Amino acid sequence: MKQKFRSNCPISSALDLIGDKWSLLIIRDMMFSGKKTYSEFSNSNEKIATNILSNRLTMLEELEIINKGKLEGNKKTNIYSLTQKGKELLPIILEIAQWSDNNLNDHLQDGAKPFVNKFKSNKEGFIQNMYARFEKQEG
Amino acid sequence: MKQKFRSNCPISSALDLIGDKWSLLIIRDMMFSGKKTYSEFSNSNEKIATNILSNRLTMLEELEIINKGKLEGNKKTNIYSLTQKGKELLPIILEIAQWSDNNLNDHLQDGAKPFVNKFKSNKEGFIQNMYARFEKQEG
DNA sequence: GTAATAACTTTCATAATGCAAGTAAAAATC
DNA sequence: GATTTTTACTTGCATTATGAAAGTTATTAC
Repeated sequence: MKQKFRSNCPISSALDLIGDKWSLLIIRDMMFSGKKTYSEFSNSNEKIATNILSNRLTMLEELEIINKGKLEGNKKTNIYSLTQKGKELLPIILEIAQWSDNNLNDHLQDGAKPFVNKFKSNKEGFIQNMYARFEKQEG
Repeated sequence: MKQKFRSNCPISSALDLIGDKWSLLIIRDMMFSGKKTYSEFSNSNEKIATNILSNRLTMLEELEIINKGKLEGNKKTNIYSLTQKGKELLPIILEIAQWSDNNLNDHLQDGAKPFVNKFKSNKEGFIQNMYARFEKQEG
């Protein structure tokens, strides 16, 4: 696992790992759309290129942000799941969404509002709910 | 103007704007180190290249995340400051720092802990304090 | 007047991304 | 059992972004 950290700063170190335009979108799709296979990720709204998707899945697995597994009786489809490290990206993603909701009104259509409204009034409750749901999905 | 946004998603839209390895570090330095000039940003721990710094300052200004101004009697030094839109990136940055604190223990030395400890127990209070401090700086 | 400083810009090499097409194994269909 | 489809990639190549270093211009300090 070759990790090139620019400094000892916790902010720059996180950006060294997930500071790109695609990694958090894969995590988003796992969290909120229940996506777990390569082809599901490949069909995202933002049209990620397959080589980039492949590269990011490999990196996220190396970083232990996601796991790669199989289902019994299926040797073909890879099932990706969030590790604890990956699940804990949720608060970051929610803050990003809320910032956009507050500051990108010129661009975001009303379709984006309902998502943010789900947690805006009770963020901590929403997070705990999501964590519980993550557990259920595994069990 | 080039197509800036990949989709209507608030998460991907934010990443379209600040989803790179440098933008948030400039904001970090403005928030926590009181940096406000080109040369101050240029001296960061992470050694940003001057062409990238120039590019990011221009972009952040175009996005109205920062303002560019001068001090009276000085035609040379540019003074950069955070807009409201920029200040509101604080919660994102704090969540990123906390994620690193929780999940990058192998890499982060103890030097990174004190920063996170400042807000870990009372994040909302810390944020409000910082917002108040931002106001004071503007005078 | 000369030197130093601040804020860039330019050049060029390297790395990352994007697009299209191709591949291989497994699974589904006929 | 053979053929088609699906899944998960890989490869090649053009474009774009980044990184390192040196150069430029205006301003300020000495």
